[in-house]
Amino acid sequence: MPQRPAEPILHVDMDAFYAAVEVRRDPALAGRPVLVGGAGGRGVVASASYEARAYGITSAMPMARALRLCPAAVVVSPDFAAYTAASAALREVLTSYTPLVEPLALDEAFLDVGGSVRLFGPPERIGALIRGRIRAELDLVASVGVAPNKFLAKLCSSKAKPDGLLHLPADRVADFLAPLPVRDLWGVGEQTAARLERFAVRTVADLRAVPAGTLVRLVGPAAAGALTGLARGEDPRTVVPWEAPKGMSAEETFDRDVDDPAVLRTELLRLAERVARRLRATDAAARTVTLKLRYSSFQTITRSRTLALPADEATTLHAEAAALLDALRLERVRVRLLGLGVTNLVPSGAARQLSLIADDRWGRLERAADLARGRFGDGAVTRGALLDDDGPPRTADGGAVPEQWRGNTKG
DNA sequence: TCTGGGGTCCTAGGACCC
DNA sequence: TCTGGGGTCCTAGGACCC
Repeated sequence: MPQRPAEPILHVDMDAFYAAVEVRRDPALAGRPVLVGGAGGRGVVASASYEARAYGITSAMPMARALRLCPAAVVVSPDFAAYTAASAALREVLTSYTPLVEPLALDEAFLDVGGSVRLFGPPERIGALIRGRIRAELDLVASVGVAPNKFLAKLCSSKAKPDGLLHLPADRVADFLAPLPVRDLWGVGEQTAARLERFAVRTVADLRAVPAGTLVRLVGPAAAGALTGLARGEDPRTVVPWEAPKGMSAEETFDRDVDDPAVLRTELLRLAERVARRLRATDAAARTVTLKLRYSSFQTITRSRTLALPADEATTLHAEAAALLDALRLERVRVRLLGLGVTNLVPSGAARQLSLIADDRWGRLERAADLARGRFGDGAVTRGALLDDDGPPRTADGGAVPEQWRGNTKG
């Protein structure tokens, strides 16, 4: 048995993933600046091809600004079904080398290949094999980091981009990290970097010299502990293939701010439907419901309530969120974003067995609607209150009665 | 340059219990 | 009558990640 390699962790990260999937679909886009994102007035860039990045465009940049930087860019609306399919194909490739694959997002994953070297060779060779297969079988490009732990592997893949592989041997970790900006450390974002900058802490070497007590005062105990380890290249996190989600949410930024409480209430029902369907699809139920609002000022608030019994029906989620909304007593306040989230998730099978979920008619009704949508498509069942056309109560009163459910003709 | 949507984790205060 | 400390849960907000 070969011993476990010193650098068993791989981070595989697709290059410009959404944009690359769009180029693959439409080869006429090849070589052009491509932006994937919301084309509406309030959209941001979700993914930019490297041709677009040459103009200074980065992801999360407002689309309007990106187009000022590069007016010739092609803007494509996101197609998450296509990205999810490509992600599944990626997963197939990765799991053929080890079952220890931990997806971080649709386009990136950690692998622990410590047990795979006898079959496939050393980790850097596995990284090269993976890159080759992604190019050959998916017609996409990935960069790979190979390192002793997750943090370093991810750092290496980012330094290898685009279309590269970087292997960091354990004995070169300290020298590799020392000159890097603190912003390269996992968990150091804009705010933390600015705070450290005020103490002239700019590089990892600078950070190593900060006394422990000072660091705790600057960033809090948890972050201080993590940063101290990361600055030395230490990261105790293991590769975990699957973990149950801890929360779910749906939110919407309106094209124009909304100040009509009735409209907000109706939108809340739409969001509750989305969240409840996902809960049931994953056999989960939630105890805590969180309402989120962002005002025109961009100030963002949340209000939450924890239920005695877990719920997985839109009717319950909506009732709770609407009560939280009512309690805000908004009077002609302009709302930019509305969101509904759930946390405190429990497996609904176990909960139902313990009668922790009331098996009421709403739950039965919504699960029946799930079945109908499964057989006849998403449009098969829609709430009366959410119909745009003839539907009666486009009112907001989600206290809908069962008769308000109606099949439409699309099924 | 007016800033998406989906997540995770941490902090801090108060309630409550032992 | 006044005073403890620890643990857990809830709520609100914020930083950070892709």
